[in-house]
Amino acid sequence: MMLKDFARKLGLSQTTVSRGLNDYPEVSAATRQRIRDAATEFGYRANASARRLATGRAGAVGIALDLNAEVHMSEFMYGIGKALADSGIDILVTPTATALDEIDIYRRLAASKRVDAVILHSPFPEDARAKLLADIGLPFVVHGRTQIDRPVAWLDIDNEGAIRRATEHLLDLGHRRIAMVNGPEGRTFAEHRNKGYRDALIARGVAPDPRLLTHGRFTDEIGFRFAQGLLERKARPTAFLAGSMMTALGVFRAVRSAGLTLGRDVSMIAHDDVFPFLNADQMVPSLSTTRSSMRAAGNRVSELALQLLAGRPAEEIHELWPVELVLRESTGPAPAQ
Amino acid sequence: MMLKDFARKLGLSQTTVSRGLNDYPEVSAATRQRIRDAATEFGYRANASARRLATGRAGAVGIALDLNAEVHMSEFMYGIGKALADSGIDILVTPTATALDEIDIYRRLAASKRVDAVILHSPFPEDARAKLLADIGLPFVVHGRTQIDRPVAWLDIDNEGAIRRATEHLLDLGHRRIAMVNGPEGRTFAEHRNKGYRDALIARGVAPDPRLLTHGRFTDEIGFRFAQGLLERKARPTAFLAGSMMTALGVFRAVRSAGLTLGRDVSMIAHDDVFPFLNADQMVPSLSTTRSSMRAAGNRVSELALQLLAGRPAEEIHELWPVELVLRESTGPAPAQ
DNA sequence: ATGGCATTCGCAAGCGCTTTGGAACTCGCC
DNA sequence: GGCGAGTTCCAAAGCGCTTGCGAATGCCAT
Repeated sequence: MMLKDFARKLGLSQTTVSRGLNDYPEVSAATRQRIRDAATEFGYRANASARRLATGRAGAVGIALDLNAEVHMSEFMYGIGKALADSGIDILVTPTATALDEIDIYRRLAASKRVDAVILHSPFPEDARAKLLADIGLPFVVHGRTQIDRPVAWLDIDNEGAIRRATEHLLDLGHRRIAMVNGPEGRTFAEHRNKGYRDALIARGVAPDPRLLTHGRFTDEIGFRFAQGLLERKARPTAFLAGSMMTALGVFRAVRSAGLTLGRDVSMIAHDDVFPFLNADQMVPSLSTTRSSMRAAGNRVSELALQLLAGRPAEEIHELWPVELVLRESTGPAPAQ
Repeated sequence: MMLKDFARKLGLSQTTVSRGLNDYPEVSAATRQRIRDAATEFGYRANASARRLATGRAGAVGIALDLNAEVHMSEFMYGIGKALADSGIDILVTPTATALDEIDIYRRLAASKRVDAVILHSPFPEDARAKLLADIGLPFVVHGRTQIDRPVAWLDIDNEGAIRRATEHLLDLGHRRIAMVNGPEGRTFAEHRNKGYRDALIARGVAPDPRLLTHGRFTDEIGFRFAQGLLERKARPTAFLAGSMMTALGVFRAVRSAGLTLGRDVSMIAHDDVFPFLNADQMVPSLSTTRSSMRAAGNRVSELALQLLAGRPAEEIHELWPVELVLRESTGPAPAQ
């Protein structure tokens, strides 16, 4: 059913019906309600393409599903969905393997006016994608932080502070050889974590040992390999920082297969994005974590995107979320040498 | 830039340019190429909304991101993306918490002509969502199987056969008390797995014990709880079937915390959807699995959706994929009583 | 009754593209 | 030289909605 038929059925003009549906003030409350009810009854909904063409708004935001971050993405996307769905905004997902692909994707999305805004995640400190988006004038919100020469709307968690605190805590427990399995090299959040880690060590007079630090995707395997290699050494680390639950799983496995006990011989603090399918609290021993909900972040990012579209200036849109440090059984005093 | 400007710049009419871009035969190859090149050079792309309105095609397929299956969804979606992106079809994702929500979502998508087709996953044997889609005439491809009174396009993996073979293998190894952590109750794939499990047991004269079977979401915790409960019993199971890598992790953990060794005291075969972040082959002991790539399935499903949209009848579109049984170290002969 | 002011409504012109019908123009060829 | 095939163009009609502007209506004060 189209607007014409629907309006006729109501005995109103297309104009009034359209206005009623779109909350124009010049439609009386009674008429608006009548239109609303009829729309529900007959299941009328404006044709999205026609509406988009007429308004010039795409009514959608885009997001690239990055292969390198995909474990996290379903949680993030789930978060995004809520706020946007309520506003009738669609989510356009495009899978991508590299940040380079993304540039092309955004170009296309912009040229064909498919989206009003995009959400950028896992940025680099100087992000070519962000630069492009600013250049072509496609509004965007970054989940993470990046530095370009124009104002950027972003929401990030305090990765640096989180890891600093986690490192400090391990130092307080007497650990001195603290290894870290960080995320993919070059991404801002990984750099921030490096900084938090280094700063905490240096502040206590512990020289950062490059052999105790690695970067990589958030997979079980990377955590395992790295930890296994280190645990074989005579001067093995007594504590690990894991960038994700996945790498934590790998480290955990390596600790066990070295015949060591987590929480006693080796401590670990992992970053927990709060997945429903893997619960740090339920592990044995339960895992100490720096915790921040990916879903909550997604949800908020989409709200910020909405604000950006509503005209709020990007320079006003900055949120830095604190990260909880949750101590559980996987952390304990450093074993006596 | 709009078609008008772009055509003028080329010294061609809008008609010819539009036809060139859309592969109409009456445009010479030379002109077509010239148009193509210029489009790339100037970054011209037809306004998606205008095009959709004019053609009546939405150029998008929808998919509901089900909270209950989300771990798997990012892999699946990544698979979907490839084929669709190449065809310039958008992917519209809507998060949802329940199958009921989905009904509403599809209604909306259909009424506003936002998508040409949808992809339905994790169906029930009699799926109200499928029925609705058939009723309102929105084409859809099911990942999984469902029975409604009209032809349905689907792609599924042979869950029943996979679990039957896995169960048979465990029986061959002498196991008699074989427990299974199945997926959410009621979903077709879970029912199929139940059937494969039961049939294999019964064929060997082993009476299925309902206490050895449970259903639930694919989380570590569910696997752990269930296995832990069973392993405390005197007549504990000697083997487990896990419906996913997540539940397998939980079972694994329970086995360990009961002081038992996987592959010796207790065997396990898990279903592996092939996540990049969790590798059955790399675990210690390595995990025997029934394996089928979620990503590959997603990729194929999107191809089938394209075929469906191209007019191929739904009754022709059925694919049942075999599932590999990969034996590794987590399976061994049943321990002597 | 009249005029004035809100409040409600409708007309019609777009939005940028696709697609049809018909005409024009260029070839090569009998 | 004229004919058919192959290209290109023009003009225009949608696609189904939004929205600027003007018209109608209702109500009250005069």
